[in-house]
Amino acid sequence: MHDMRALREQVDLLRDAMRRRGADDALLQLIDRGEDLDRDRRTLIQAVEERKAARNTNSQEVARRKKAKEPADELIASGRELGEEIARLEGELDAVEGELRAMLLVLPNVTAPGVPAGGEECNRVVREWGTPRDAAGVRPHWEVGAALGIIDLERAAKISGSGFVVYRALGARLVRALINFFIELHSREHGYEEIWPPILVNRATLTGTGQLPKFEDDVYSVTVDDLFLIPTAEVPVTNLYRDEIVDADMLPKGFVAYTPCFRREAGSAGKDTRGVLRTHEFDKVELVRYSTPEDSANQLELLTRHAETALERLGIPYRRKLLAAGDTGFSSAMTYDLEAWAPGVGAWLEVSSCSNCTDFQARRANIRFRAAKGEKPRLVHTLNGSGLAFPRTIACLLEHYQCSDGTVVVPEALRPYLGTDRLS
RNA sequence: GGAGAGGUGGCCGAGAGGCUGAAGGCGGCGGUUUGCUAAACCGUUAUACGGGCUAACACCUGUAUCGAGGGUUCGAAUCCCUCCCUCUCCGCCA
Repeated sequence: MHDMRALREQVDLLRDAMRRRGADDALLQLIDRGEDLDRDRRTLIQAVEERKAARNTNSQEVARRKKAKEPADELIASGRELGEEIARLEGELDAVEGELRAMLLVLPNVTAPGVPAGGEECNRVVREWGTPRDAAGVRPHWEVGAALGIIDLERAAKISGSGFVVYRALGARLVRALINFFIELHSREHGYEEIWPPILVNRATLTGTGQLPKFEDDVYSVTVDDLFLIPTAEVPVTNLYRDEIVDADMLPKGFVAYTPCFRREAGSAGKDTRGVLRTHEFDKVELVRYSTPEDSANQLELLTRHAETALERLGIPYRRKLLAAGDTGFSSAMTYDLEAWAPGVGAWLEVSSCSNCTDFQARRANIRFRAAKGEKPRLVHTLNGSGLAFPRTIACLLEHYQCSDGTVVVPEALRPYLGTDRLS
């Protein structure tokens, strides 16, 4: 969410930012409407407050006269009139503020300088690591997974439907190993505090990180209780300090959490349907950072390096992509995607998405810090990134480390957690 | 799920229609005293949104905020209703 003041002080900047994202006319018109609403809002506030001030002095005078046993009937009558007028004006103000807020809540974040304008085709590869394995003769992970008896998609479909996975035997143990490996890496080596959050969250929490109100169709909801299954641990973890003022000496602060993630994937039917590349439920270890505004650009580099380290330890070749404005997520000002090479699928798979959300989520969630005693609280900057998403990581492992006999070599780093050096 | 008790500033805690943004205490900050520390004493201590003045801050001013939302009233922390949360006991449950 943007500051209301942006509407009157930096409208052109806001419009330009929306254009860079490829926003449609409707969104730009919404901004025009916002300008009017902001003006109306301030006029109404003045009118309301003027009358409230009058009511307050009036009431005080009533109190004084009652004490002095003087008559106050005409003051009580004028107070009643003021009250009616206030109620009427407040009704108008509520309508204006409601519309303004609704408008601000659906406007995406402004992208950072250096983020290319345009859509997906303008994404830029900014870094590469490792040597992608030749695709020749490498079987896709769904075949290997089935052959090894570690991925069972048929039975998952029976239990839940398409887009679900059963991991079994060494596959199940692999998931457990990945949880431990990633969590240990980020907590012990990278200094993140380990968090085990709820995965069922309320409306305010999802609004804080930006999934609501705009993307309600994408999340699973438990309507009887108005709760939602999280699409990513970013949601509960970023909201840890919602409506709080954190200590400045706590910043920068990192949190790492493993959770399952749930996504309806409405609108992506038919995409990535094979294997485990796009499922309704998947596992992920997520990194979240709070930082000062001055430091957040550096913190994004740091966080991205932490995610990359996970891939490097696993020995999976990857590349880092700077996303163009049109491909950058709703809450993000700047995003790097990490794509790992899957020779069996013959594609680069997005295994991590690292974003600097600047003050966009912090304003929605009201997360602030006080730089020094006596200074005004300021909004923190929030960042998040996968470290890493499991299914695609597993796909890459099964394909990258595949041997001609159908077995899969376990990378060194995972062996202590898995207790074996080969999946067979 | 049932019965009860409660939610007040950074924290503890008073207040039970007007003089209460809110006593008192703790903590924090500034100062006096002091060789240093401690103690004592004095002062200060929120946030948001408007308006004025500013290059901007500061400052001045108004309004709001006592879990949330409604209602009663000239006037609500205080009375009424609904909801949320916490605690205790009972039931149920992994």
